[in-house]
Amino acid sequence: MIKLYSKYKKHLVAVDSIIFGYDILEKELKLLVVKRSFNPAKGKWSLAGGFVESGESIDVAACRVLRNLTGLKNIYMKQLYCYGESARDPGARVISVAYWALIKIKSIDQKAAHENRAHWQSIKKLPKLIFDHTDMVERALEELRLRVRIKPVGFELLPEKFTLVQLLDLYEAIYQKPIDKRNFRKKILSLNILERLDEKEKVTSKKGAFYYSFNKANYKKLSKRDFYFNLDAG
Amino acid sequence: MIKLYSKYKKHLVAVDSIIFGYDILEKELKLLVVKRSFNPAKGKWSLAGGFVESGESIDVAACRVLRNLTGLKNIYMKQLYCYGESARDPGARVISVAYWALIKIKSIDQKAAHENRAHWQSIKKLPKLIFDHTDMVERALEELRLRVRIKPVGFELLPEKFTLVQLLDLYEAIYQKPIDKRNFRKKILSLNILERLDEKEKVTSKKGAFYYSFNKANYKKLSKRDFYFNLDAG
DNA sequence: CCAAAAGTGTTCGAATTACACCCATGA
DNA sequence: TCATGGGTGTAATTCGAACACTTTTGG
Repeated sequence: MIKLYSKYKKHLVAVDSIIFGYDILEKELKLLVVKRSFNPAKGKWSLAGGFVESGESIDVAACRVLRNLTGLKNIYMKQLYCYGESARDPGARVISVAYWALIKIKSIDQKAAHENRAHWQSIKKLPKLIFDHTDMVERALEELRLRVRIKPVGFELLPEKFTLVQLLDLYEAIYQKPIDKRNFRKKILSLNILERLDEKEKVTSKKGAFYYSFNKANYKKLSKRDFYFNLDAG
Repeated sequence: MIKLYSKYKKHLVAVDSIIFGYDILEKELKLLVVKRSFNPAKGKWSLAGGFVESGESIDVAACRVLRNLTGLKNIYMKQLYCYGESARDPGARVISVAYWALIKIKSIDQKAAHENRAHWQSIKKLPKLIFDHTDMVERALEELRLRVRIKPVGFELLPEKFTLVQLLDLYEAIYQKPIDKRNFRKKILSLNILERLDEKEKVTSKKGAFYYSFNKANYKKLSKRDFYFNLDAG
């Protein structure tokens, strides 16, 4: 058994994660990037990454890397793409599987993040990233924009309770363009997946805006029928 | 330089390809599968696959595997997903990057295919495939259905000249459901990416049906403007 | 009382759906 | 002449896009 496939070459396999967060005050989509602590490209900005260990599934590796950096588990995380150009990493031939994740900025473990030299950067002014990491971010952004339109994943970036204005701002930050307020509210409310709470957010306005929460149970029930989430926002 | 990353474990990396073809007479979408000639699972049905060699990019590896099996190059081929469960292959820990390809059945090199024990199977009655290959096919089918709706890739499965009836039949075979003939013709013709030839296909009917060809140049020109291919067929 | 943000409906045009008959021709 | 498959148009409905004023309340 151990001789099977023995004539074939093995490769280093890494995972790299595009970790999105949303700053609710600045109304900006952010990316978690780290300063590399080792060569090659030591001191340069890169995505959160790590190597896949023996006997470790790639999904688990990606979760491990995310957890080490942020202290978080059970996070919305999907595989994005496998990058396998032979010279993509100047240090060695490394095949990298990219993942993208959506997290709530406030929930991360500040200490772990700081120790790993992780920083949030606005996607509007990203620094240059090493290797093909900028390509990865672009692909992840496309995927996010596609995904957020057809699946209720935007909520992963917001607190448990949020106002419709905050949700709208999030979509505008993701698409980088203005969205009609009335049409947006009409659409999202008609889906019957939001629950209005008896509580208002009163910091940003005197009138106050109702908090809502995502009704995951109802979404699951609805999506078993012929219901489809579709937020054509602009 | 050669010592970088030296403490990390390496892995076997394979590529597996979901190769779709379309049988214009049977009006069926087909999958190219091969009988394994080596252990484990020798003699079982599997996807076309192979290992990534040193210094070979994964895209190149996938093309190589496809070329060896079918004699074809410059084929529509996209990465699908990277499968990295640690025990997915009982022979050894192998990480597999799946690709999906669209080819014209008639264009393949019969001799090469035969030597590699490759066979076309209707997607309506696929045999059991090894490992996680059935998952790969299902994912590829979803991707194909999504893709064929928003990009003009269906033509990759048809001969250079085809009738609108054949194109409709193809879409029905992909979606496995009937599509309204008039609406389909109206929609596809309104896109202005088909060119009607002065020639008819007269085998399947006495009246004959006009041949069309995909006008790739015009499609490229149009897609640079605000034009989007969208064939909401069903 | 007023500034500032939240909340609310309607109209118009475009796109999608449903649907049934005539045409051309070779046998 | 007739059986077979190719080709055509219109009406009804739905969906998305555009658009401006009223409400609430803390300072």
